[in-house]
Amino acid sequence: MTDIKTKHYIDSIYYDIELTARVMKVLGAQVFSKLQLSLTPEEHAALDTIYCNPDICQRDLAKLILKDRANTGRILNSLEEKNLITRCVDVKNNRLVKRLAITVEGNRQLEDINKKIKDFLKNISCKFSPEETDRLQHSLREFRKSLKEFAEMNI
Amino acid sequence: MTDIKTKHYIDSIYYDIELTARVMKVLGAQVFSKLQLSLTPEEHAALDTIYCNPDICQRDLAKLILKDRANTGRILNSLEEKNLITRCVDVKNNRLVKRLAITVEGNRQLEDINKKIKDFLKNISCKFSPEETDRLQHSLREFRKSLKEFAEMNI
DNA sequence: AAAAATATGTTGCATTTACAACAATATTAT
DNA sequence: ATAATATTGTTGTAAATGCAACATATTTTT
Repeated sequence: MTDIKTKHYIDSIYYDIELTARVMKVLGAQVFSKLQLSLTPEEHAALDTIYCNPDICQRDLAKLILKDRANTGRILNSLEEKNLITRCVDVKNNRLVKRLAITVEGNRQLEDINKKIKDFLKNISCKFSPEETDRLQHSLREFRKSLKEFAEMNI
Repeated sequence: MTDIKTKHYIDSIYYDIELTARVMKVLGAQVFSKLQLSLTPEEHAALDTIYCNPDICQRDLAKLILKDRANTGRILNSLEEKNLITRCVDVKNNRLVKRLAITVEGNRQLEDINKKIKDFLKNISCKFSPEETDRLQHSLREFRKSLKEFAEMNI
């Protein structure tokens, strides 16, 4: 059997990133399930991002939460049905957009959820220090920057 | 509007890892599409992992390629239909398992694909040096290790 | 010895997600 | 001015994925 002188899938950085993303996703789902939160992780990500970017339009939100427009629209349908956000038709660059705003109830629930998550994580001793986490985050951003050159990401 | 003194979704390491995974996945799909390879990225990951772990059983493969058993079984159906692998019923710890083996044709196609990928990546100047990549990989593994303590991953 | 739990793989179903096409509108090019 | 292109959001459809249940067989418990 001839040897293939290439890094194999399992040994690649691709694999480590996917695996880490997977672990974090499972972990996040476990936290949301254990705390019996009223939102899915996706809904929370959308709501939290709207909170940080008031009056953002749907397409820009889609780019931020890493979903396509269709998917984002459906997540927003759910948040709207729960009366946590409102969609307000407006004009941006002379184009019709739907600007997103959090309702009073949405704000209340978001603060409640974020507090619960914060408290929960506080009680977990993570061997990874905040400084190490910062370094890893920075490294990931640099890595992405080096990739973006030859990848056309169009969301 | 009261301020929530928590890292928000967009600022979290969770987000950076998800985003990086997303970018890599899109990039991988683009490479596979541009090179017109005969396998999907998932099929390639499975085949390459079987190559590295001869006679692995389905469940162990599932853990390695980060899919559940059902999904893994379906990917293997496809590889088997293309005559790239064989499934051989065997006994491991007194239990029936299906051991996976690559066919001659599977070996040929895998080498061909891996060579094409290697050549393609060689011609891309990545600002991230191999040393930096190694450091990032190591860091990700440490990070995962620190998470694994309070996450029950059961695949 | 019988019952309960475990391991492995498959099937069915529901959910998530993406992609393509469309609608409506505005901008740009010819 | 008309046509082509671009922007934003929605709908429809297909694919990927996971989860629960099942089948089969084995080990462990009682």
